[in-house]
Amino acid sequence: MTPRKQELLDRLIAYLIEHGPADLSLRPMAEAIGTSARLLIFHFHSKEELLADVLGEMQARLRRSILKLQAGLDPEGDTPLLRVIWGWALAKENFGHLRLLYAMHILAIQDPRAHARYLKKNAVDWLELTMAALPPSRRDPAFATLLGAVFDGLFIEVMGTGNRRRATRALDQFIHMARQTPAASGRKR
Amino acid sequence: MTPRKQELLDRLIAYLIEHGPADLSLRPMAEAIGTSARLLIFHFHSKEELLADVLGEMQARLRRSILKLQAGLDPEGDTPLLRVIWGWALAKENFGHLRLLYAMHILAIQDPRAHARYLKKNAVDWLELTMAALPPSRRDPAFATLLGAVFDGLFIEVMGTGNRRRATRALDQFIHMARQTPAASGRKR
DNA sequence: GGCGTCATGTAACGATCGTTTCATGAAACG
DNA sequence: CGTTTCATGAAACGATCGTTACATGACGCC
Repeated sequence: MTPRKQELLDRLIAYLIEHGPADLSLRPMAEAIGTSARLLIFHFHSKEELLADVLGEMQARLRRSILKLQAGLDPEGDTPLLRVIWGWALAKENFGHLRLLYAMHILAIQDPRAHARYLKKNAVDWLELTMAALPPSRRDPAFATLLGAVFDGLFIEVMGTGNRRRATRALDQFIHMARQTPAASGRKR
Repeated sequence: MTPRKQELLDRLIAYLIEHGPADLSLRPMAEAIGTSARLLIFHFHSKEELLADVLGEMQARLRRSILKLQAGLDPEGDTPLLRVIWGWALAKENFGHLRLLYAMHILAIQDPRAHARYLKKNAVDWLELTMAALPPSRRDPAFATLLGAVFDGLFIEVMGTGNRRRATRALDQFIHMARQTPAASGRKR
């Protein structure tokens, strides 16, 4: 990864966050970030590889952000990590980043054959990360899946409606429910 | 809506369900359903209008299916509507339909200005439908939002990973949690 | 039996797509 | 200084896009 390529990558991500993945034609992208389609192909070899690089870099950044939030979590406070991440996700400077990631994820799902490896790795990664963040009494794949789904679903709701308040209330209600229900119905299946 | 147009619409939906919204170019679509791009434009006036018609028809069908499930729900049984809809959504003959709807919804989100009216109407419709299906003690926008988000998030998880079993366990766990937590934390905010 | 409306085929338009070819400037290195 | 490597520009390639112009059947109506 040459410095020039890294710089182009940074600018590409900023552009895509602002414009969304609707128009990812090389020429408009290139012009917007002050270069040319010729250069994008030169540095990334193909459009597909370019998008893969963008996706990879964005996920790496997201992961770093999440780990930072986790590390900075007050161990005495009663604000769960899920709630902290939610606040982070709704912040202006992060919302676009996450929105683009969700959009590209859904787009990848449309072509399962082309992106099968990415989808699998991504899913496993997040499940493991979620599991690791859970207290041992709750460390159950189904519950971890539920956590992720609640987050995903509510974020998509906010993307579609913009109604942050109602989604946040829904999340708080979920957290309340989770606290009232001690463990996975008492027995492991 | 002429009969010919309706027939084309049916075939379009079947085609899109099978092929996903990845390639919605007129010519391949037209050829696959035994017509021509010329005819699609003739009947639907433009590609944009065609997609809007497809989306509208698919949503109408989904709504009819949901209402039918709701009507056929055993009032004495303890299987909640959410669980019944989940089973319906995972059935082979319905999964593709729902997957396409989710994909097109996410695509619409990318262009909020172009699809603002649709997004708003859709969100309101589903919230109202969910609220109406809820027992009065639970008829709270936040809880209805949470229900929708859990469903959306788990369905997207299944689309991405194919792991129906884990997602279904997660849903069951959610239902269990909801039953253990009587009302919206006891007080309205 | 003329006549308008619906349906359809052929062919083309201009635009844009990802990518390639060819050429050159700049800069680093021996 | 010569050579090699990196970076870039201009222009074009063939393909495909949504859409349109034009012509032609098919068919019901008066």
